[in-house]
Amino acid sequence: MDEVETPRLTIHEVARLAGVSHQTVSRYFRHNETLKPATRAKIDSVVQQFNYRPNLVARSMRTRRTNRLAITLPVSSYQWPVRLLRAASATAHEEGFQLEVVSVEGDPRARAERVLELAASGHVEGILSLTPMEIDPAASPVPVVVTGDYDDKLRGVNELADASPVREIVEYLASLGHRVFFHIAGAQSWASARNRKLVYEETVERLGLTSYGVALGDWSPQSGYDAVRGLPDGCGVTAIVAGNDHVAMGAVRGALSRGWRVPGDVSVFGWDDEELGRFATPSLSTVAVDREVQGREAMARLIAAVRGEPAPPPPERSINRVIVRESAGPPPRRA
Amino acid sequence: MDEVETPRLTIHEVARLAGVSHQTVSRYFRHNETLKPATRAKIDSVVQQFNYRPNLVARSMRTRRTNRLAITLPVSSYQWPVRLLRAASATAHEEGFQLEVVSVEGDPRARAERVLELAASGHVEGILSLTPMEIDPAASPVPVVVTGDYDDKLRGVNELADASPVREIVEYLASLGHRVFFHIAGAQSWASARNRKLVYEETVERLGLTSYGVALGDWSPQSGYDAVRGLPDGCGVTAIVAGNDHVAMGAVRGALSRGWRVPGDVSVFGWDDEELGRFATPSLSTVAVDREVQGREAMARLIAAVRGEPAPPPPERSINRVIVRESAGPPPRRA
DNA sequence: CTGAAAGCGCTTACAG
DNA sequence: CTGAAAGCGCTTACAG
Repeated sequence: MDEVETPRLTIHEVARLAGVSHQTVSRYFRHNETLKPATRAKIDSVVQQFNYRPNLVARSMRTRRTNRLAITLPVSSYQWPVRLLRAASATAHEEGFQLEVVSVEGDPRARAERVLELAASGHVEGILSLTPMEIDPAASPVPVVVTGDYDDKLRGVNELADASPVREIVEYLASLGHRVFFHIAGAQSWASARNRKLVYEETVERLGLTSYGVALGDWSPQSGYDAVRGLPDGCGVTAIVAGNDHVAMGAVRGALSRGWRVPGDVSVFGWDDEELGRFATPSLSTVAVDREVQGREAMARLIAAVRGEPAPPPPERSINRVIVRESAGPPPRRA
Repeated sequence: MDEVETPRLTIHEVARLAGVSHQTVSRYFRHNETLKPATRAKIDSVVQQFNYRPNLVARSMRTRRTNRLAITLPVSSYQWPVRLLRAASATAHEEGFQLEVVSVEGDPRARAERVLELAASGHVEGILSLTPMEIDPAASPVPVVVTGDYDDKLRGVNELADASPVREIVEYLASLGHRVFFHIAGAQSWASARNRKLVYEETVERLGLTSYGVALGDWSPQSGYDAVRGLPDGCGVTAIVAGNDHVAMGAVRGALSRGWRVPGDVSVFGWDDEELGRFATPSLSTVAVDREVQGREAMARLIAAVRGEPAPPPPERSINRVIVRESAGPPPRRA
């Protein structure tokens, strides 16, 4: 490879080459409009020729500002929340921040340590953590907002709100005549998975329905497939609530592989409104989560905290919407 | 919120509190083993109490090293290459680097400008760009490796290698008896999409087959669905080569919606071996790309460049593997 | 409109 | 084994 790297000029060298002082070059890069056109032109020429760009690390060393935020994710996450990231990223940019995505690994303790290190590093002015983790915000020199999985402030008020579509799903299926249910849960390290399981169990109980049980999966299609393949013949299950669309897809496949029609013999619900699920056959019934709103809202909260402003009000309406598609229908005449 | 942020101590203050010099604290954090246990204990206590962690920006200001690499992606990318990111991230960590993911937006010029700014920022020691973009590596003060979409060094030698499975797919379908083909391409701003289209056209021509044409899509299921819905009745197409699994999923759905059986009437191939495609019905025939190898290899190249070492040899065997599943079969007796 | 001085929080030789 | 001095590349008052 032609690894010809440009020698990195300093602001002093640029100033010397342009015949001005280094402060003037500094002003040039901070878009200070008070430069004389002639001065600007001289600097322009040197900058073009040497491809000079200011060292942002040095700048932030001095200004104590970086204009950078970080969003942390578990690298092991089954799937990265692309839509949320995109919305968060857009919001950050609109507010004048660069956003970097940092994956954090290990157990909750190690993850918290890594986040604290990042917080103290001076690289970023705030952190939005999508990682399930216990962190003492007071231990961090910059604001840390934890979202996605659980939120320390919404806890109690809204903790189960995220899972409330499960209630809606079970009620809907019951209204179609389903009586025996089955839940294939996501990884239990996620509060969202635990909450869905909890609400599932509560609702089944409250409505006097039967639950054939809960399979503890890992968010993967394989876990859905295996769970359904593992059901005994004649178990009577006609309604399956899967942790997400991946699990649901596997569950549908598992059912079909046993000769069960979907939704003729068994109905399946997923979660996330994955695009592929919409085009699958049968198309997946699911829960659409407005990741756009979720990402924007979380990032807006972080930015408010960074600026020392009060937190913006949370979105007034639920970001979840149950969508019924082909994979759900009435149970067979006699189970 | 209890936005109680720890006041950020400096190394001097920690030193004073611990009753040592700041250099000693510096050594403590650089794991210098020559500290007396008693000294270490004193520092330990202060660090614990105040949650002090060194300012990495100041450190790298001085050392001119950050131990950080960046990977840049187009935020508009239809889907983030999660598996590749994960492999690249793992490789970086193993080699002692932190990895940050930065999304870059805008047209190719703006993207190149953004990457150059990042390269000059002092924040990172090297950049792996997954963004299609024209950049002069010589204009960057740190190594920039462009991969995924095209690679400046492999161009000519391997540029079309990535698309060679298309040849294999067309040949396979032809061997089953297919004669009339259709290609639904991905977004043409991607070299991979252009290459697949090119190889498709070449192979169809070379084998004396018929192409009903190429639909230019955007990598989305909807584009696959629309393309198939747009085919006239009696067009005779029995074999569809889709740009990726998303497109293929939409194409299958479009075909089924017209009453065409898959694969009875029409066979469909995708690309990427998406997990959901494996569990779809019919399961998708596809191309498995070893993103693990791709991500590790690209990151290893970047790290070698950062260290001024020679580039590691590329993987000796193809990272692509054609997988035949239910969505592909012989054409109907008479088209 | 532009220049000389101080300092952001560290690490690196160099002494002791 | 530990301390005083210099400096990484910028920006921020403060003069002129």
